[in-house]
Amino acid sequence: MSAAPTPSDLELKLLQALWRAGPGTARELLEALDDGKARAYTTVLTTLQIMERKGFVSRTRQGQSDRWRAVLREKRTVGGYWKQLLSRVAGGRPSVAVQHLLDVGKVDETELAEIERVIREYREKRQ
Amino acid sequence: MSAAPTPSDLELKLLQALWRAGPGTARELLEALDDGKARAYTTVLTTLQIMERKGFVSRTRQGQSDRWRAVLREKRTVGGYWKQLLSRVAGGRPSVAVQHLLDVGKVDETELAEIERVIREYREKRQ
DNA sequence: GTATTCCTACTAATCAATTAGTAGATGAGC
DNA sequence: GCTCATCTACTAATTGATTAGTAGGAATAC
Repeated sequence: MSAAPTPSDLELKLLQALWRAGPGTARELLEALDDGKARAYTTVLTTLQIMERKGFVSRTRQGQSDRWRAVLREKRTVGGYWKQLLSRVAGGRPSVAVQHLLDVGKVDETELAEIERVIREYREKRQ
Repeated sequence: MSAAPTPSDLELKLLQALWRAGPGTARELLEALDDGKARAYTTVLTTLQIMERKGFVSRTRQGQSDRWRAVLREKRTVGGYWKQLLSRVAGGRPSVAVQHLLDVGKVDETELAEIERVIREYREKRQ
């Protein structure tokens, strides 16, 4: 099994918009980008075309414009980033990663309890 | 406070070598790169010079060659990557990040227990 | 039906990262 | 001193990501 692709910044944003709202046109995607950065319509379109070459998205003609849809699955793609960072800076050890995650910012009790719940659930499901 | 820089791939590898073994020459760093990729001596040297411009490393003359030393601190730098990924794909929520971390590979009981320990310790220290 | 609008394809500029070659200085061996 | 090895500075090619302009076709407005 080959490693999950780790799309670039803008590519990820476009994929996230597609995962969230489903297939959409280039114009809809441009409007869905809410990072406060102004971009030309053609910037999005060109990026989508490049992503198509990479097999990240596909399109079907719908009326006068193309409707784009994610080919990459969210879980696997997102997992690829975590896997990459795990191996790069945590020696592949999730516990080291968690330590880092706690180090980078305040984590409230609700989040802590939720993490513990996630752990317990994983442990049970694994049996 | 400005965001922690997130050095590129090769830059991170060089920094990690410096963090691990302390200051070193370009040649030592080239030899320390153990990712199985062949690189020319000048590739490492040029990269170090670029990193110097960015303020990531500094150097002092030692005999006939320069001895390079990390300026970036490990904890802060590594934290920058986790922070970035947290906000990109976990909505800034550590518990979501942990769920992802568990999803990407088998995690044994030792690691699970260690994660729980890390959580408890964080909770106590925070009081 | 003509002007306007919107879409795609194509082209290309810019920037960062990575790569490495070449020239010239410096030091070591003998 | 001369030669060889090593080091730095400088230059530059390549690649990927991002950006957007322009041309031309298709649909819409009226």
